[in-house]
Amino acid sequence: MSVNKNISIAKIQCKCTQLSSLLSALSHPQRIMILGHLAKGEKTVTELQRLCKVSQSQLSQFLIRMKLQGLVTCSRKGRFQYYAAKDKKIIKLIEAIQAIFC
Amino acid sequence: MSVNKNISIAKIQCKCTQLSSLLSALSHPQRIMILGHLAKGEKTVTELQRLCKVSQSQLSQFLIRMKLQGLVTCSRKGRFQYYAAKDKKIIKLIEAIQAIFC
DNA sequence: TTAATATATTATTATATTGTAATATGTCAA
DNA sequence: TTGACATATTACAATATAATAATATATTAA
Repeated sequence: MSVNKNISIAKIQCKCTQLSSLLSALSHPQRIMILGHLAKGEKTVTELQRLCKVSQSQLSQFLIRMKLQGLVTCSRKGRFQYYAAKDKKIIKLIEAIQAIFC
Repeated sequence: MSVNKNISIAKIQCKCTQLSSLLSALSHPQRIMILGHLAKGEKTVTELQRLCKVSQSQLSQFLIRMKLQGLVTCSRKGRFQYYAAKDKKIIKLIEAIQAIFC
């Protein structure tokens, strides 16, 4: 009983830690914008650069960070790197945020 | 036309900036947990301290930060300070996050 | 192979956030 | 008014993040 309660508290805390790093990875104006675009379909780094008006270096760093955090995936096709929202959950998240606040 | 487009891009960027500070204010395991509890109803600082296992000082700082960011409100009743989720939007946000990831 | 394009990496400085301890303030009951 | 409880503030060291410039790596076309 007390043990189960502790386990469930541990689980909740663990979830909150995961969630907070996920939200941190999204907590930047440009990264929100980037994910907003990727939620509509995959884009190359160059396309994102045009859409988001951000320096090449920073864009690359943002994308890599979001990839490490599990927000996006990428796959190279020829000389372009295509980035996309990682999965349905991520798309739902950004859409929910937009639906609530925009 | 080009003017309108620029205005709308400016609006989107502005929204993204607001959103990112809102998400930053939520981007901490304890703050997510705190808001999760507050979404179910107002609580005193002492109650939150028991629920979230966080030091008094840090809890106070977290709450004040979330208040400044517009995530929560507070009202003193006697010697207790009651905190609550600020509005429907905030409750929807935390509930959406929980629904998607928990 | 070379030039051009696309993307990633590194290094660095500036700024922000976290955690903690110590102290201060506000409110009530006795 | 004093003591006890509830909450806020301040100060500080440690760590994380942001922005920028410079350089490196990959891929393709010629």
